[in-house]
Amino acid sequence: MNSNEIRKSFLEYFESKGHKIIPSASLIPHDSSLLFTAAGMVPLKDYFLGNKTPDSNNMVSSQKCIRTVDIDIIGDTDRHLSFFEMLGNFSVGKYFKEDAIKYSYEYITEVLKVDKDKLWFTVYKSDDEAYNIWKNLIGIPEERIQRGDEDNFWHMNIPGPCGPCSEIFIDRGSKYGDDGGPIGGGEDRFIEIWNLVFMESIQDEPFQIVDELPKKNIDTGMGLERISMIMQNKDNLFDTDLFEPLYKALIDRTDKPGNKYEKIIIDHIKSSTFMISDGVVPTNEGRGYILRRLIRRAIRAYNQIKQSTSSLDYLIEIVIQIYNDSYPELEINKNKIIKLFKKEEEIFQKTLNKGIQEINSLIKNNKTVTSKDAFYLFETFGFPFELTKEISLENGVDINDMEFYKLYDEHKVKSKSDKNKGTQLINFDVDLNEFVGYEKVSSLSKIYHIEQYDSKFIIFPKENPFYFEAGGQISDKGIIRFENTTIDVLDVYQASNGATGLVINDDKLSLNQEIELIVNKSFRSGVSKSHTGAHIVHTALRNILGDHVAQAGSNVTPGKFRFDFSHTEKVSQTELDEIFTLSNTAIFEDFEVRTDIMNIDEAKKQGALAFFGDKYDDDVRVVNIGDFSKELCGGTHVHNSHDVGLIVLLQESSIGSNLRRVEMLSGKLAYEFLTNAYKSYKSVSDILNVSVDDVPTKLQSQLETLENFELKFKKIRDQELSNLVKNIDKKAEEINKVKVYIDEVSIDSANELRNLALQIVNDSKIDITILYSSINGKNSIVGATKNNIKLNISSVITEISKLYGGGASKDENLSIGGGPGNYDTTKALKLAKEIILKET
RNA sequence: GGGGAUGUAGCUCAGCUGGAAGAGCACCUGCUUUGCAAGCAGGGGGUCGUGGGUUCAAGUCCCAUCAUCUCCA
Repeated sequence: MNSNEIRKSFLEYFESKGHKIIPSASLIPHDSSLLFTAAGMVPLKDYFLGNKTPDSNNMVSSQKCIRTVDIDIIGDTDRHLSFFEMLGNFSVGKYFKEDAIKYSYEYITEVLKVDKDKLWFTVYKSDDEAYNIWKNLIGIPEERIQRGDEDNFWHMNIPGPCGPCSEIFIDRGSKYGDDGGPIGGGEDRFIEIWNLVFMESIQDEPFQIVDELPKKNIDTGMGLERISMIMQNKDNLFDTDLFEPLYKALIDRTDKPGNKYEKIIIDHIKSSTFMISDGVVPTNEGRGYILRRLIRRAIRAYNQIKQSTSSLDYLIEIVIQIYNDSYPELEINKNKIIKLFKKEEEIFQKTLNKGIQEINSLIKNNKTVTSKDAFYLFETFGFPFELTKEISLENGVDINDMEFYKLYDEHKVKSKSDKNKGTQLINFDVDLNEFVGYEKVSSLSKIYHIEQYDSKFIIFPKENPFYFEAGGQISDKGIIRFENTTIDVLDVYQASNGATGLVINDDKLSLNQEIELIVNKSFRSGVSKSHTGAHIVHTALRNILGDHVAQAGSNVTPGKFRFDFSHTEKVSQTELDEIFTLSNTAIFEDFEVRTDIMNIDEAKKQGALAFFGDKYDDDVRVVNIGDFSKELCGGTHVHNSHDVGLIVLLQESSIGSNLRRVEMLSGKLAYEFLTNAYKSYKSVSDILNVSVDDVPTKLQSQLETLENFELKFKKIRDQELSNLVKNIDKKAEEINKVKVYIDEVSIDSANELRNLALQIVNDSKIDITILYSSINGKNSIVGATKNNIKLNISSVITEISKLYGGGASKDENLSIGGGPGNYDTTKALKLAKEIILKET
């Protein structure tokens, strides 16, 4: 059976058992605590936790997954992959252990037709129920059912649902290892193919069961790659039809096959292809950084087995072919994938070149490379440690791995951010209140909860109109009014369950008191203008630059907002012009801004943009700006695009590789900015005495005129100086048979003074000259000699400069010096003459 | 969010303890020569990322800022 057939048969088998087939979700989960979708149940987590209700309680899927924890050992084993597909059947509170076990056994033995005698099973040590189902209901001989410990108990590392699990293994025979079953036998011999999780309990910490779940769930997972390996009778995952075409194409082009490297390459290229297709862009942080590491690790591995630095993009095409049936989005995104991948190859090549240069200079200068150097190369230039080690060894230097990893760990500790310092996450036990800020900016409400916090208080009103900072939009400002008193709201706080409280510095408020909550209207309207503006700019960016533009963050304040997004290069001036013309055109179109509440799947179907990484509920708020923009958003907005007023771009900049930032103004601030800019411009036109439109040409011609004058002036000055030089011979005096000219002159700059001295010794018969000039009230002294004069002029000038408390340059034929102090010039020059008399 | 590094001619880069801005390649002109990165001679090309500061003097030291690379969270 090929893998496509297996996938299809799995989905169809469970569909026939009343399961709804759900499509594979994106690799980018909605759950912000996870980097990637790493199991079939990740997209269904909220159903299992009881937060959401699924359309159908029984579901089946083939879910694409990325697992990055053991990225470094991929290639060393036959079992680890960074990308895989998880076949799984799920039940939210419908069927439990018995059916789950029956289905799995029936599917394996009757659909896949695996030999019954090769199957082994494990259950959790105390799970007699599962044990008995296998033994009595299915009829598995006792010797092939084993009881396991922690490996047979599924949980997350946080409080929540948990439960025992039962695993199904296949015995591949004695050539793969020792007998004895999955627990105790050879790891490569007994291959785990399916894990059935029976979610039945609640834990408060790992393995500490505190309660039973109200509804019991089934969550199972069978790796498509593994079952394909079994069904296709292959030794390892990389020989299955999911890898084989890649392997073949790669081998055709390599110089020295090395097995490990080929596994790394085909695995990483595959995961990179899927990641980019789902919207990840190689960057320096988060998901993008994982992607970057995968791509770079693949390139490194490729370099190990191929001399040239040709591109690996041909493998991407093969990945797309292999998965075209199940994942048609790959073909649609093909150009984007190849473009981003090749760009990353290019950047990495530069990184490698730079690193090789650095390491060569280290070897040349220090004759050695220390672990500290290796870490420096890694941390500063991104140069791979193994490569440093390799090159050093070629030069007879070994590097201490332990020391390197010690430095690495120190660096990790140092980099631990303290971003939670500002907003301490103390949680209060408080009931949820209602946010009414979308409809109104003030409300009359009772206080139902008060908390003391530091020296301040947090009050929780039943109806709260204050927006809490989220989605880049900052918290509202405003006041609370009661009994003729008003107090300021200092900050807005949100408890973990979403209850919103207001921070105040006043102890006069009490429980159940009725207060008037008033949001600062102009603050709120300023923020709303910016937020709607941000949506408009987001759409404009995507329209002009392309669909790869994805929001990476934003900051929305009254009149001022910024928007971070993924993009591979600097946005050109022309593109910026187009983006902001489009944005402002959208404003002037008078688009109605409408918010709809709808199911998240429906929103996605309508093509609403979502900011991945944010948490979304089942029902989401979709903000529409006419037909121009449709985006998931919890923020506050204006009612019509024209309310934004105007959007002005302040600047576009980089905030890391493949990440750009635009900063903008909206509404009143945009108006003020342009007005001020125009004022300045108008004043320039007044000064130039031309109309505003003529300023550039006039200014250009003025500058040209100025340049001409400067040239002319310089010519005249040069003429003057050379005239001076021509007549200077007469003024020179002869000391010990050399012609010397010492004088105080009036010169504007040190540069000119130096040139004059040079002209004197080059163009006249004078052998030695020393010139003093006060430049902007500061003492400058220059000395110059003809090349054949033995006198070291530098020592003379140094001596003289010392009188002024300064020093001079070291060149023997030309020295410039000076000093800050006061000294009689005549005396100083006289001394210079005396030194020359002595030295020549 | 935190750390490290880089920015000098069209390109790749050197420039030490502050003291006359350099090399190779590319370009232009002339000669020589027509066998593979041709040679020789000459020449043009620089806001030393930007803005401040320290200094008699800053590519060099200090501060800020922009851009780019990179490691970690």
